Amino acid sequence: MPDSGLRSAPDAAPTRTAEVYRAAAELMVEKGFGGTSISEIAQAVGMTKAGLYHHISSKQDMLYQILNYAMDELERIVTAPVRLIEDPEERLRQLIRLQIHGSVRHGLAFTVLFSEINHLAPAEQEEIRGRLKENHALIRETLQELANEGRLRELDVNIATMHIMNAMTGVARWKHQDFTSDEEHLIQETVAYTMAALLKPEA
Amino acid sequence: MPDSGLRSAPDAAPTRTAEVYRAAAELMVEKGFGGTSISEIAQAVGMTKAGLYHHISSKQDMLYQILNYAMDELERIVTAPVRLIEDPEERLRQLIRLQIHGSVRHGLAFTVLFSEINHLAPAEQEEIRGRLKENHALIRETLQELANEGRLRELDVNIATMHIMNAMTGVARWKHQDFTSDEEHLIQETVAYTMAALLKPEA
DNA sequence: AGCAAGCTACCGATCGATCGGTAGCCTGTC
DNA sequence: GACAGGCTACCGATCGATCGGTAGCTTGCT
Repeated sequence: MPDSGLRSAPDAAPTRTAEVYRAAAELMVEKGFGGTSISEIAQAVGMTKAGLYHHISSKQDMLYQILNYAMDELERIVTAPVRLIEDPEERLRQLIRLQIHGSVRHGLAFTVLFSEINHLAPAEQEEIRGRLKENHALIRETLQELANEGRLRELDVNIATMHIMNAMTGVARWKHQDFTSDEEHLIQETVAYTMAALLKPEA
Repeated sequence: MPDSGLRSAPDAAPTRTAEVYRAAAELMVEKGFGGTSISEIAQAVGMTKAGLYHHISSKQDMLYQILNYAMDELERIVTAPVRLIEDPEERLRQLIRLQIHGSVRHGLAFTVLFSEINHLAPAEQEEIRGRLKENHALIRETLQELANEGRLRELDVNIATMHIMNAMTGVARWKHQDFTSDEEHLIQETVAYTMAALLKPEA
């Protein structure tokens, strides 16, 4: 198995292997892990099944790689930059903005993530779940900060965190729908909707 | 193929066929349509594969039946009662309340609905999509009413509708997670979160 | 020469689906 | 009240197709 092309140098030309993962992710998003066959994936990248196995070691491991790649990208594009923002409200706004933008523009593999985790081996499941919890923690801590400053409505921080995550992955899923015309409009509406749900109305 | 036991008399004892559909729905929620085999479903109800085919005509048709049943239940438990409420705000509160309650207590087959529609034949897809649109319309019209009365924040009604739907199906999915301790608390928080996102802060 | 990236050809297992057959229950007829 | 006929609800066995995966050969680039 060659270089995965996913965890490697940031701006390298897209490897064939990366194309494979990307095609696989796209198919799995709309047909599920169990509903997507290796042959289909091979066909999608113009290859035979055996040829595909030059790039992957197993179907399950491929899902694991995709999920890890998705988490890497999420950290690189969303989590890391957003951590540098001091104001918690602005941090949250940018988090939503960047994550939706990333889901629509880059591979939306983030979406498949949640629903297909259980097809992994238990150990790998736990690893991915751990990385997800880190992601939730960033949101939860930001909400806690807002609460400490008295800017947050009275609400259950854990449930609010789930609602925020759920809204973002939901938006990513709508991509295939008809009405998702203008990305910037969609982002602005989602940010406004979420902030209104969270913050105290300005006094 | 015998009586489905799903569309039949309201308070009849649960048919064997109904058990089959229910078990199938449960399995498909956590493993996807493609990831759930007929043998698994048969085993779940203590039957052989051949025996199962006495109750269903095909795997695809079974999904179609389940989806239609889910829509029936949604209309019976949520949509119909809620239409009778005059005040749009209260109507929306009850809609969220009833749908979450129904998802947690009754079969949560509603959830599988959205993500697995594309495994149906095109004609059946369109039928289910049509029924879903009716459901969206109820929410959208309610939002429009609130807007006309000047009680709604300035927002895109279509996007807000999707956010509301997404939040409810999201909550239904969390059932398997750890933290979903108290149903009533979860409902109240979700209602409050959603209403804060939608309504103008009281003057 | 060496190695990455393919290919053809094939494996055992499992898939969804169908076959003929049967145990048990109801119902009507004489 | 016995028994033929029909019906529901399953069974074991098996179908062709497809599944994930492998062995070994070829090809082209460096």
